Amino acid sequence: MERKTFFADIVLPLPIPGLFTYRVPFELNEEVSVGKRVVVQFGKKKIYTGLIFSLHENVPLQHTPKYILSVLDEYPIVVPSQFRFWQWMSEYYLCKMGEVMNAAIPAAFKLASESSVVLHPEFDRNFSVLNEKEVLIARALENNQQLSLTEISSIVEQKKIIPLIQTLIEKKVVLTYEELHEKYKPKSVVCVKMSSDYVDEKSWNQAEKMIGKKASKQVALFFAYLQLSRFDSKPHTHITRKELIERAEASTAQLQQLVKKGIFETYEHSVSRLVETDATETVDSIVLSEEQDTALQQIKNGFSKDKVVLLHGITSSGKTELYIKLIQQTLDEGKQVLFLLPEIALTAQIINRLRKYFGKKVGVYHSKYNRDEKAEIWQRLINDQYLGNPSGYQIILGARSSVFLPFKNLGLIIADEEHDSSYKQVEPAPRYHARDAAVYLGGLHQAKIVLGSATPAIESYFNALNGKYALVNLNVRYGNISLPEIEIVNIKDQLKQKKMKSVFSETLYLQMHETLNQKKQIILFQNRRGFSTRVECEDCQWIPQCRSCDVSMVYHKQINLLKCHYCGFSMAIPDHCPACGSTRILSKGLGTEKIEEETSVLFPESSVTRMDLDSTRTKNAYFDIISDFEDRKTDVLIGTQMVTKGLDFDNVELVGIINADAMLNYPDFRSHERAFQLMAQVSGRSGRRDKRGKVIIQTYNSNHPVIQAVLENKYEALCQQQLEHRKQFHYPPYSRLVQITLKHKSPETLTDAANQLADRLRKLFAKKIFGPEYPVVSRIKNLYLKNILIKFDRNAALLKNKEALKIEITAFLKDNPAVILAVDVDPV
DNA sequence: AGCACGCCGACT
DNA sequence: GTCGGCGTGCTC
Repeated sequence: MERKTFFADIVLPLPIPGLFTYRVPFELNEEVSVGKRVVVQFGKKKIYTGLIFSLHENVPLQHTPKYILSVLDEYPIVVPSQFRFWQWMSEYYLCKMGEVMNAAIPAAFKLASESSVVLHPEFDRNFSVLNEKEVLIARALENNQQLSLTEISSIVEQKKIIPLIQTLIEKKVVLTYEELHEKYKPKSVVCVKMSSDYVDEKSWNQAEKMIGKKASKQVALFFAYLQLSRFDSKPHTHITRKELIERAEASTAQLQQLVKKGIFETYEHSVSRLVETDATETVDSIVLSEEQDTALQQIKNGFSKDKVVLLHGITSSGKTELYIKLIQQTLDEGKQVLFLLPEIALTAQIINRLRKYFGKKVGVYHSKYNRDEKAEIWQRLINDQYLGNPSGYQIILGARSSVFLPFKNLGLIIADEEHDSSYKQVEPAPRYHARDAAVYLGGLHQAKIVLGSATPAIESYFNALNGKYALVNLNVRYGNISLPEIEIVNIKDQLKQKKMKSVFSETLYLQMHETLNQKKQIILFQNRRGFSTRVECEDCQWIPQCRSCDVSMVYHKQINLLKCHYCGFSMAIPDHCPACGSTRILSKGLGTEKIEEETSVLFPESSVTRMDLDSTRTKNAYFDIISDFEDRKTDVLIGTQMVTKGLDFDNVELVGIINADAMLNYPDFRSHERAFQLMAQVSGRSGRRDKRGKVIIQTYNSNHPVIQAVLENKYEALCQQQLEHRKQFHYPPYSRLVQITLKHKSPETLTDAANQLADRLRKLFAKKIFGPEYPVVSRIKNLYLKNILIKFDRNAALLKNKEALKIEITAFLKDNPAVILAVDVDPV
């Protein structure tokens, strides 16, 4: 037989450009195929898990390639459509394939490697030829089978140990080897079964005799086993040790006795980490309102024209029912569904709602799931591709990273809350927008795409206006719940009339009182965490700054510290001003903590909870806060934008926006759009079936056009106004932005480098280049930052421009390797 | 990203 | 004189 020599182009999970060519050893010729993981050595020390991107017979001329060490998979774990998606992403978002791979593959699929050292089998224990440090290592290895390089480094108390190890290898004292751990292991539980001798009923008497009458717990275990395995209404195929012991109220030791007597045997059984529930209702039982039905027809109409559908449905208009109908239809065609949501909106509420109709067909994929759970979902979808369809995840409900899953026959993608900026990954690369990536992914699979929102992103709405997307409006609240009544309160007037009760206007205060009296719930929204935004010296206006970032420290009362929201550094409040010695140091501005405190003081009877980044650090905190509020254990929920996202509570009657102005004054072209979205979304939380809700907005600028748009619920008007502004200043959707951020610890080096890059880019793109400029926060973690913004024309040849940009950046980095550079395409 | 190599300053 | 600091360049 002819022995062909193959080469494989491998993607490595590293932020370096390009693929790397390895040689396939003959003995692996049968095993290699595109999409399988391989183990390769890269550089002198490191071993990585790579992915076969392509196989060919072209002999590399530049280097002699290294060999692939082993193939890890029986079946590819990445399928060709995914590679095409990755390639698009790396081109569009100007990042490396390895970075895409890192974002895409669950961490559990990557192997960890660390070099270890063991005693050489031929070592003669002649310590006299060794120096002090060498003796230390050899002695340590006599006690431990193996030591990692880091462990050795700590034993000899020095960092540079490679030469040391090398002489030890030469003296035949030690050997090194690469230890690889497979990180993902199927979860297994210990199960119990009857030994083969006792499976037959006739032998049970014999077993009872063996146990003896005195060992009553052992008898109990025996009968509990029979019950679980045969006589229960739903007999178990596998009986876990845990449930058997629980049923018999016995101990592990007592069970061990039975194993010893040869009656029971234990074995390992691998189980799924994922929760499974059955559907309890059918989709047919959902009756759509007339408006919903019309919208559904319009959506299908849009699909028939091969258009992405933008579903603009106000809060509580019943978008989810439409989604469920569309999902069912897709399943009927034998295709898969991807349902995207922003991470924070992926609550039990929506998960349960889908599971109610689709049961086990729903797979959930987001960051709260741990490494192994993610790997399991991926593995199951892969199994579907190669082993028919035994697992049956047909609907994936997930956050942005679920666009990377190995779909087969994807028929529908829904991106709900499509305006939400957390669809955009900021750090690290790939800085992708999951909504936009989903649109590309949909095209790849010829899947239908629905983008849904009560407040669509301006970019999406623009696409709908110019006919690129099909627009479907759903502007009646489901079950005829009326829209909340919105009232604007001017804080300036209230202050003049001395009507402010701490942070609350009289109007809000009275309304809160009434709402609480009626046993209804309140949501208060303030987009600032912490207690006060800053502390300030009354006499000299000194404000404490972070030592490593260019921002003011924020006072957190609960921990009684000043905290930096950029690097996390915290410090005590000085008792006197370091600038002038004054002791009059006061807090200014207000955050969620302060509002929480004031509410408790003014409404001592009520129970108050705060929900922000600080109060939801622990794993279940977010879930607990939500479920307590749902169960009406809390009366007032105070929070940052977290409270605006995708939650439905049916007892909330009042929503208070404590200070609308902070949102409006961000120096960002999207600040008005975002302020509107936040206010409209949080307002939508108010009012349910029985009563019209109320929203009170406190502001210093009651005539601000955004506030007026919220008041009159005029999304279209706001959009027009924003589009006008964007056109004038050449912002998206009239241009496409690429932002380049440069970082360096020295501001001088940074400025030089930034100017140099900007000059280079101006030669290419002339007037499309803006900056370099310091961003609002010009230093983070002791690195200075500067931004260069590129505004490409909307219709320009984008890929060609990006290619030119990439070449320029690469050249720049060659000359300025110390500068850290990040490229952000379509920054949000 | 990691890591080796190379060149400088501060110690045994 | 060596150790360890960091700038520089390469990895199939």
